[in-house]
Amino acid sequence: MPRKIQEMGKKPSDGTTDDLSTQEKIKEAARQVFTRKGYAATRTRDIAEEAGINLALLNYYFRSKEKLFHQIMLEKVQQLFGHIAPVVMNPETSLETKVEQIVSLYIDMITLHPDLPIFVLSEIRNHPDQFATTFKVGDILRESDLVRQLQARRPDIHPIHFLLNIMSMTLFPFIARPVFKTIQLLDDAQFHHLMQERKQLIPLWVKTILDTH
Amino acid sequence: MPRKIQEMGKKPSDGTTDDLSTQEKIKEAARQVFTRKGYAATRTRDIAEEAGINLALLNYYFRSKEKLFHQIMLEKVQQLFGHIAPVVMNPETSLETKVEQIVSLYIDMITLHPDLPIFVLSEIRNHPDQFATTFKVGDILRESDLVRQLQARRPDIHPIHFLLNIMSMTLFPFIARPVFKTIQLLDDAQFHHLMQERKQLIPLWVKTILDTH
DNA sequence: GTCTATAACCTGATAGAC
DNA sequence: GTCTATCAGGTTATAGAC
Repeated sequence: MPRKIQEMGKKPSDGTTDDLSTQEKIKEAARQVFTRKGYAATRTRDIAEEAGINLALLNYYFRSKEKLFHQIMLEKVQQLFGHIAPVVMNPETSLETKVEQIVSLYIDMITLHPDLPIFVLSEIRNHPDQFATTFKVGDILRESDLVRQLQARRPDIHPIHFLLNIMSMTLFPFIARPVFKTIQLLDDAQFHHLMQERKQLIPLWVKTILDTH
Repeated sequence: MPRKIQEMGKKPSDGTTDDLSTQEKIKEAARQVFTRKGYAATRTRDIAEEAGINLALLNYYFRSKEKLFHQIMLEKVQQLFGHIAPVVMNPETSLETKVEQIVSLYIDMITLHPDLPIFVLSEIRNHPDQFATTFKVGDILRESDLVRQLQARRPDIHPIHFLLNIMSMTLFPFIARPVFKTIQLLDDAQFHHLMQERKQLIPLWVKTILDTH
């Protein structure tokens, strides 16, 4: 009986229970360990153990630690930035609506994956070459509907200021959270409650500073 | 001739030119390499090379990579949080003045050490145990003058929200900077100019949102 | 104090049996 | 596809000469 070769990452998933294909088990373990500890501090043995499989299998499915990381990393970048792209580009919605959607989307997403921002941001710093994007994302963003709306509303202030404010107030709390935990300023429940409040507060504040002269 | 033992980190510095004691050369190299690459990605060889000394000397002066890191880390935490403590505690200044001072101080400091925030925040996440502070910094902050002023001004909103906003809008741009560089959205000159603008803008915005009902 | 040489260990990756 | 065993290279840390 000839061995069936899996073609192009397709997995023989039964689609029923929570036990995944070996390849997907490794990927899921890699997601967890990489995002928790970063590339350099992660050992392939950690991933293998977390996946409940043997170390050799990791190199069987993915050729190297670096290649596995690259797959996870692209996925995470997409997760962090890709999801808001449709919101930013949408010509149908008002500026206020966009802000509300971005903030709400991020807070919900990152509540589920709290390590995501610090992981992506610090790994991009460590491997900036990997993201020498062929198409200039900067240009796309500059021509986005959100930026156009910001410029129309406040021609006197660079739109990046407002982009930064929205991202800052939404993402930074998650980045600073380990500090708050360490100095015993906020426990998990308090933090979660705070972030839910910010879903309403940040859009309100952004609207306010847009109108400040 | 009996060997002179250096007591407690004292160095035989001549205090004249820019060539430092070996111990200080190692520490300075460690500061640079650790903050640039993080603990896990740093090899003691990198530090030795950067310091222009032999690898063995590192272990002669500091017992291990971890002990050296710990010294640098405490120093950096102090640098990032300690400098604004006097501002936060000062009972003589108004809320507005405090905000202006914090923002200005941070932007100037981190412009000189751009890697500082992402380094400290991500390493605290990776070694949270190291900072199980004996005295609860959270309590001290809660009783600070700044927090009292925030509570007095806006009893309806948790003061942490405003602390987060100030820190966010000031620090996050530095954390996100590698991304902006990668997607070619902002070059060095533009970024620097933007941050100088924010020295005035952020206090203005914070004042505005404090008055928003 | 500073160096060379090396010990002791760890990590990513592969060979080969099943 | 999955495992055990192991290699090759790198890393921290130390021993010992000067």
